[in-house]
Amino acid sequence: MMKTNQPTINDVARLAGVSKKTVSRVINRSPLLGEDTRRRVEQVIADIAYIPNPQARALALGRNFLIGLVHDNPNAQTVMNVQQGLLEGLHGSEFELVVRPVDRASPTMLEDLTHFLERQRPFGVLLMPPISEDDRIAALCTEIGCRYVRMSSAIIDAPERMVASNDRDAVRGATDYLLAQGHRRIGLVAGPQGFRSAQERREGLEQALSAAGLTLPRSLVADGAYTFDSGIDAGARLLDQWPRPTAIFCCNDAMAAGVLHAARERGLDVPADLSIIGFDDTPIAAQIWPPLTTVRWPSVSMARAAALKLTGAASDDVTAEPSFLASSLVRRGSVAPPRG
Amino acid sequence: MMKTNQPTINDVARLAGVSKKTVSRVINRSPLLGEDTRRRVEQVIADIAYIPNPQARALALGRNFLIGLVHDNPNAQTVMNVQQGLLEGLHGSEFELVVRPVDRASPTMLEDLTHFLERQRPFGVLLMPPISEDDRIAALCTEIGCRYVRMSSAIIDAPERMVASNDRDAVRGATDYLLAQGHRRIGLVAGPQGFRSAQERREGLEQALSAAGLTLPRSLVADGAYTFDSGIDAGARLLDQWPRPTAIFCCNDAMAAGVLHAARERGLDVPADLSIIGFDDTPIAAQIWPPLTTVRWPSVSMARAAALKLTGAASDDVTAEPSFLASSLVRRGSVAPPRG
DNA sequence: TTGTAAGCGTTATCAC
DNA sequence: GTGATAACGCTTACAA
Repeated sequence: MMKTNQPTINDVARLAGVSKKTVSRVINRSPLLGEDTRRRVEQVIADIAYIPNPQARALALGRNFLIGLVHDNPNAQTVMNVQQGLLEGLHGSEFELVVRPVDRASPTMLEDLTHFLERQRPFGVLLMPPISEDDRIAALCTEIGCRYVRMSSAIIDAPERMVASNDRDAVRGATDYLLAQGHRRIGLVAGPQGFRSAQERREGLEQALSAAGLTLPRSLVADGAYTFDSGIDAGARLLDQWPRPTAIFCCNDAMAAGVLHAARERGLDVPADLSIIGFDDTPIAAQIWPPLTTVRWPSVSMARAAALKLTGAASDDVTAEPSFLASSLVRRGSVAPPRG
Repeated sequence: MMKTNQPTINDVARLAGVSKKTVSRVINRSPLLGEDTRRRVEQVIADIAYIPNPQARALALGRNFLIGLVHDNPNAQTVMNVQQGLLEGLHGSEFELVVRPVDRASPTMLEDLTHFLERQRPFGVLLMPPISEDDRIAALCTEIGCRYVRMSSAIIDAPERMVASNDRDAVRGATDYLLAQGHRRIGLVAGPQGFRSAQERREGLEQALSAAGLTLPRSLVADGAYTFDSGIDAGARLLDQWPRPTAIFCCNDAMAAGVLHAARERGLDVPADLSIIGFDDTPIAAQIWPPLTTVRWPSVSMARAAALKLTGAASDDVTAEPSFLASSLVRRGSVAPPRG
């Protein structure tokens, strides 16, 4: 903010021939106000293009209008989606979005975050997975007195502090789709230990298999790290055995792209020799060959819901709900019935 | 910011037995201060964990500590890189990053931006391409009195308001690489009209060809829109002619992925039948098959440099420079000598 | 329905 | 060197 000669509330008051407080009432839409007074003040505001100073408001109110996005997410598109959803939910309000990436691996992560929360004292923060699953961070927010909402693949906090997706159900549906195509040897590229999303997605697969009278043998599970490279490795492990799986569910798209890569290296045709399903519906899913069937994570709508909860713009009954949003299957070219 | 009982400057002053102003001097590292007074005050600050209130500071100083990132960039990874670079440049300072995506296509875009700048009055903003190339936006910032730095593929403003990359040189280098492999029929998937990056990259190609005594016939140029789909279309146009180009330079990776897709649809082997080079080095470049040779855009370091310029943290001679940062060729698997 | 006075937590001015 | 005192622009008592 450069030093400017912006009109202040005093200018408005003087020109309208009223007191500051009356102007303040107009700004804050106080109901007890004479209709003609209001109109006169509004006219002056429009005339001189008066804009209330957010800093002064923040000081007087003892709170600011900053919503923080705290994330440690390796997937750029997901972060952007969440930003977009947050901004949609914040649109028309006086809140601003400040972003704060943190490094989950850093020993000073909690310290850094504390520093941010204490200095800036944002009105509220949205915690993105995977760090949203770290209870220490939620505890830190509570201790500092900063409201928060956690985004996760399962309900891990009080409803008013949660927006959740139904990853387990979505993966169950995706697995049913594979089963309906005739697949029986279905492999899993799992997500990293400690990620709730990884756990939920795995359980979705296991539940669907179990409901079909099948099991998931250890040999058909390969651990991954949510990265492309780990997908290549996991794909190698699953595909270098006999009999091979005819289909593989991957806990995210990056790993699915890696499995696809591994399949191609082995001369396997996707989907004829191997069907693949990913999770996230990142841009890469539509841009690799064949285009990847995947589960779309409702990142934008989750973030939008979170914004409303954080700012209190949602009605109380909405706020009190956990905001369960549906992940859904996006069918593209990487799935076909198994050969023979 | 919840209503809290944070210690204030008054608490520090009282406990240290000095005036507020003295405490203020300690906080702001005023040089004219007794050594023992300073130490005593600092001790109290540490004891009661006092943190100055940014809102009050902002009000008193008549400026805030917000740096805005204004973008309309379709590429998530690039935006994240820029955010990262900005935050690196801002690290240790008292500045916060607020993000403001805008919709270039919206008729209210300028209005929306005006609203943001006037209400929030950020200390400075970084303008990302492509909207950084819109002179109306730069003019708007000037008019409102908000400092800005533009990121672009060429120098389009005063040095202190620019960080630029050398796209033209980089593409010239990439083209030389293709020429050295023996390619002579080199096609171009151009970027959209009006994008400076598209223009610079095209000129890089043309300059390199020209230096080799070659020209770029109209038939080997296909216009694209920086999207995957437009890359498929452009690839179709270039590949459905005879003789076909043996190599194609694409003005970004998304379009290169589209061309790769189009090549595969026609049964062409990349790189044996067709070499492809992209631009940006987005994650997809490394995750498609074959991995894409591409030019890396120095987004992180450009943004870092921009942060220093915006906050005045850079020394004056650095600030006065245009901050020309180098794009560089990343060699992967999508380029080989032409057949025969 | 409107106005007055007193803050909110910090910095700038100008004495001492 | 240090400290009263008055801003900064707004809101919340509390009156009127």
